[in-house]
Amino acid sequence: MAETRSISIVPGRGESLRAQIYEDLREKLRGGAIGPGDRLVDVSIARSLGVSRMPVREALTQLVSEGHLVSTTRGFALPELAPEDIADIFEVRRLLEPRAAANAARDLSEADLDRLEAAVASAEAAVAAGDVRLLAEANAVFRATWIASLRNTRLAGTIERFADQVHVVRRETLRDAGTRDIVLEGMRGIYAAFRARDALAAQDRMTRFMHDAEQSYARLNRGEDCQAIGETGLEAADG
Amino acid sequence: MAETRSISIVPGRGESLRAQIYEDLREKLRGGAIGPGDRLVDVSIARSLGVSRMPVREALTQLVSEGHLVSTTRGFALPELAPEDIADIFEVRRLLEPRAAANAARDLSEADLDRLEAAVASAEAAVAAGDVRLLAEANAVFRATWIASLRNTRLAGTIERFADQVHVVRRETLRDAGTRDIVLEGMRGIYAAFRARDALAAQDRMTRFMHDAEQSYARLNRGEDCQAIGETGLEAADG
DNA sequence: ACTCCGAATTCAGTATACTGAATATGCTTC
DNA sequence: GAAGCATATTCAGTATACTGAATTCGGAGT
Repeated sequence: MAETRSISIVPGRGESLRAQIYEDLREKLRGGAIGPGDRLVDVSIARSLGVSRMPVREALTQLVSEGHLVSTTRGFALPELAPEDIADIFEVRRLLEPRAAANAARDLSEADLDRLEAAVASAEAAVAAGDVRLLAEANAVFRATWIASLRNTRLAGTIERFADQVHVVRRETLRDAGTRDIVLEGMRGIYAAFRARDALAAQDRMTRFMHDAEQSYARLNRGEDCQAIGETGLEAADG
Repeated sequence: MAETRSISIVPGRGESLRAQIYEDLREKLRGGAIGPGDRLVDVSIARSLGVSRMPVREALTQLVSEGHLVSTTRGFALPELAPEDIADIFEVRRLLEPRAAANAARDLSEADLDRLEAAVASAEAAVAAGDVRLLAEANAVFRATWIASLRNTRLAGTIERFADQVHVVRRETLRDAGTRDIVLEGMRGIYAAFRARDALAAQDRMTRFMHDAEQSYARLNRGEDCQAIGETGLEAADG
């Protein structure tokens, strides 16, 4: 687990070690390479990278301050998000992303639009094949592309931060066929608005998508909750 | 300058040194104790606090990652915000704060409302007396109070972060009498909406306030720009 | 087997030391 | 006194070492 062996981490590579390690870990988090049970230990990562603890530690603490990790007494780990946490994150995203999508309809380059088109096609293939991982990846490319096109880098960074915080949830909900349809339909609609350079349509479509995505999560989570309550009930009977 | 001598920084005080130093510096930044010309040097701060460089350095790098400082080759300093940066920050704030204010109208306790009332009174006195510093402080208390009442801590944290990033600008614009009136009028209106528990009014009033505040900045900044351009023009004639 | 307790282990936090790049300073030269 | 150059200084970044608290583990007692 957490096998962090990137040969590309070198001292003199322009960026600081800390920045390289940060990007490396961010990438792993995004890609789901760090599971909920994993423990990230600075000294282990440092050894596997051939550097000292300090730059690793600084990258980890930055990830903590951004909400991507939590510091436990036994290494760094993914934060456990309660339903209220998810709701809070979605509230911020609902406020930011529709307007950001409207901006993107203006800011996206033709090359970006082509990339988005390819991502939509990839997502369609993934849904047809029932390939969850491919859909997740296509969705990630789609998001990364339109967000990267934003001229307001602070807005872009904030959106990325909060979106990445719930990426575990996203991957989880994608196991549900209904959610997959919502995601694909959302990508299609948002792409169409982008291609048409229709800022208002992009905003409206993104608003709807955010709503649907949260509903989808809430529905699945309620189901899990009932299960969890049932199990807890049994366990409680033991104690 | 940057005399960072807080006797309260002690190792065993529950929180980590890093967290204490971070809060200490955050407070100083908010209060304007760190000027645009100052250089924060980890080893100096560490010596004055009687701790090692590491916790200081971690606090500083966290402030950098949050946009409150920039790391230069000669110490850490306040970032120089171009007009586009200010515009970007205001765009995010415009998206978040009106809705947050609406939430606050619901979440604020009676004690909070009393505190807000006192802050408004203090602001009125400050404007009457032309006391810029007092007005800035009353405004800061007002903001801190309603933001702290938010149940969505991520929303609150994000708002605080971006608002603090332009605090230098705020203090600057408060030197203008027109801006002072706008701020006071905004505080009065928003307070009234809060007290009435009128979420919609709070949202609308905050929307207007954000707009007015940005316009106020833009107006003053345009004036400075013209001056700056004029000066640059002369200098350019020399070279 | 089961609990209780203490030693060993783990790992974040902190301290100290080293390095190199960027800047500043002073000297030389004309 | 101005320009060019070498040296000194400063400071972030990184490396290594120490510390203490939390957890795990093994053995004694029942």
